[in-house]
Amino acid sequence: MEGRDIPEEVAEALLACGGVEAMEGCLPDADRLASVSAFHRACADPVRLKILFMLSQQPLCVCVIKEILDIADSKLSYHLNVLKKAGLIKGESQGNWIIYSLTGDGKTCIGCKLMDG
Amino acid sequence: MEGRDIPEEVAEALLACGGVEAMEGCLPDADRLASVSAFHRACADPVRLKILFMLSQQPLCVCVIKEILDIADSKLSYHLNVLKKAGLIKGESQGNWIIYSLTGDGKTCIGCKLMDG
DNA sequence: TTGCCATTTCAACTTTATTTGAAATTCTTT
DNA sequence: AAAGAATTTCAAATAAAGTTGAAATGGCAA
Repeated sequence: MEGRDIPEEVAEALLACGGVEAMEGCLPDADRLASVSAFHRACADPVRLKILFMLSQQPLCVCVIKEILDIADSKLSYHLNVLKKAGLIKGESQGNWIIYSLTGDGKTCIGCKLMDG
Repeated sequence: MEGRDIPEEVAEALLACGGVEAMEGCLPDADRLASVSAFHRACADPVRLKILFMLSQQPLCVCVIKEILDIADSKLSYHLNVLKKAGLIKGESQGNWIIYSLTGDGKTCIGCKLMDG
C-alpha cells in the first residue's frame, strides 16, 4: 500500500496516520453518512431555509408561512414535508390549522454557525 | 394583517414580534440564502462527505482518494469539483498530481457538530 | 348534512444533479 | 519528440428533485 506512486508528502502523512486502511477505517459508516447527507439535502434550498428561519422565531401555521413566502399551497406543502421527513420540523393539528415548529434537531441546526453564510 | 383568520396562539406571538412584516424583515437576504443553501447542497452526498472527512485527516492526491473510495476517475473528479466550487476544498498541482486539502470554510464545516449525524 | 376552509396528495411535467465511458489536457520521463 | 501517468472535460444517458394545478381529505360551523 505504501510503496506506491504518490507524492512523498502524501505518502509520509498517510504512513504516519496508518495508511489507506486506517483512513478507510476512520470514515463514518454508511448509515451515518446517509443521515448527515440527508440532513444537508433538506437544508439545500432557499425556501426551506426561510421556513427554518421563520420557525426559529416562533411556531407558525401553514397559512401564515404561505403569506410570508408567497408561494403555492402545494409547493409549500412539499417543502414542509421535506423538512418534516428530515426531522427538522413537526406539525401539530389545531382544529382546521396545522401549526409547525422546529424540533430539537431543527433548533440545533438553525443555531449552528454554518447557517450564517 | 392581524385581524386575520389564524390560530390565536400564532396571532399573539406574531403580534408580539412585530407581525408578518417583521417576520419578513428578519429573513436573510436572497444572496445569503443562496450561499447557505449552496453550501448544504455540496454536503448533501455521501461521497462528498467521505472526501471531506478524509481531507480533514490530511491533504490527499486524487489517486489516493480514488483508491479509498473505489469509484471511477470522472465521477471522483465531478465530486471534487462540486466541493471546490462550493469553496470547501482546494487543489494544488504538484507535478503530475493534484493534492487536495480543506479550505478554511471546509475546516469550519467538518468541525461543526452538524456533521456528526 | 351541507358547504367551507386549511392543508395535503397526486400525477404529469420541468429542471437539476449524477453517472458513464471516451477523449482531451498537462506534466514527466525517456 | 514520443510515450505514459494523473487528472479533467465532454456529451449522452439516467436518476432525482422540484413545480404545477387539480382533486382529495378532514375539521368546523351553519
